[in-house]
Amino acid sequence: MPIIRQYTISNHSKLCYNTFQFMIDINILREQPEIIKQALVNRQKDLSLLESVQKADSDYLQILKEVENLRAEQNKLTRNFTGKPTEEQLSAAKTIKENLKSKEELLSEKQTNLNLLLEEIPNIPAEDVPIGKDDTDNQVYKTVGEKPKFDFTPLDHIDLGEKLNILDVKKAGELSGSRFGYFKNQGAVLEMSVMFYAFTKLINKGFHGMVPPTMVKSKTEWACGYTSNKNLFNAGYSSPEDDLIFISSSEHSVVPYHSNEVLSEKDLPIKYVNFSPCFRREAGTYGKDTRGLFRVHFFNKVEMNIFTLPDLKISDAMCEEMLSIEEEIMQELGLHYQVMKCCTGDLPQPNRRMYDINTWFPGQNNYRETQSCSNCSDYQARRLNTKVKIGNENKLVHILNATVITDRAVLAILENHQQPDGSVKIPECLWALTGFKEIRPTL
RNA sequence: GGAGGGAUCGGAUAGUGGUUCAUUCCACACGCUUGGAAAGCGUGCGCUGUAAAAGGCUCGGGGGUUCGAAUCCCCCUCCCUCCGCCA
Repeated sequence: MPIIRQYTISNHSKLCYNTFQFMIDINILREQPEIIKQALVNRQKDLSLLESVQKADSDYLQILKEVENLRAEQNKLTRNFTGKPTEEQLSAAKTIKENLKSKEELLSEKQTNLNLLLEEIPNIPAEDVPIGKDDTDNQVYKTVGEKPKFDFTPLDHIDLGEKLNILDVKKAGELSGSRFGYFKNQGAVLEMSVMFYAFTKLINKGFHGMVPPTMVKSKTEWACGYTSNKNLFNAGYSSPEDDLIFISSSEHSVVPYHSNEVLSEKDLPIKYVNFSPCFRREAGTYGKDTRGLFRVHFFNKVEMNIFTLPDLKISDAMCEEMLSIEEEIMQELGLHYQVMKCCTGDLPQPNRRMYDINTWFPGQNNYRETQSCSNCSDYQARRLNTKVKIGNENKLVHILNATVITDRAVLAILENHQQPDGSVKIPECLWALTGFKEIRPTL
């Protein structure tokens, strides 16, 4: 019988906060709280959070001061003992010890309280990020290509996939439940080809290849900054008795790869391209995209993660560079898309900025998200403790993540490149990998 | 799953209860020197804190014993070597 380990808040505060690393720079909170205030307002968050954090911080600092003074007294006393202390010295030392014990308990309480509030504070959005309440306020940054014209009614990927015998959602529903699917026959070959095409493209651009673990410890997941302590095992799929959480993106096991490291300035930027399955509970999306393989609990993804010097100009420029790689791929696949500049209300907790690529899906008669591209600046690096030595100083690096390709792009290829005779043309860049140039209905 | 051995500030190391509030070397930064560099010399070089100090924390993580812990005790994690199982 497995022993279910208890991961209480205090347990995590000990695991995760021992180096006193937060998500935002605590000095911003102490010296320029108006910056945090504006970030919370722009992100549609409750302002009472700021007041609670400030109160918790001043409580904490007060006790910290008392504890440090007692420790200083204790150190002063015991460092003077060269041999056996006298009775008087002993009793003085014992008094300090007792005082210290009760104060330290209080301090640990205050620290946990502060940390639980601090981890709720999101990254500060870049100045040019549009202010808005949710994804409906995202702005079109650019539009590339044109909607393909059909002189017939285009099918969506499910109908196409069934006719071509390359997708099966029904059987997946029976065996695994809703939000699962099979790629099969030429569909399976196409899926793997798309992944490998994207993966090798980035390898050729100098990225380091990674096939990372698909499960991480709860502590690792916490450090990525998407989920607070109390939610760790419920936000995604997990196996609490093993203290493991399934990754929702390779970012969750690749970005922590350099945790607790001090990198060399000359090694930056470090660029990774990862291939991994992604697992998502999709809790709270009941009723959305229930048809087909668009929103599933499991899919494959090629992702890029980049570590740069801690300079917003450098990391923001890298963000644009990642976006251009994503666009290059979509153009080679012959897909029409819009790049969206995501607004403050749509920005995930660790993000300073984010672009989404929304690709045209003729079967849905709509643009749908296929990629995103984010700069998390030093937000994740602070918890992960990933630094770079600049001169004789250790500074937190900047960390970025961006989708290269996912299974959704395969669906986009099917819907966009369908022909009047029911076949699908394969983009030329994939031919060498697929071994076929089109998919025809089997008789 | 079982048996042993390990983990010390970027790397390598010294350190078995109080001259260790962690040693030395390498790398790195700054300064001196130089026509310029190398070498040499000096200073700094884990985290926090401060205007600068002071102070506090730190020897894989957590807890305990003690006036005092890198050092002793307990629990955990990871790595290495073997045995077992296994795609």
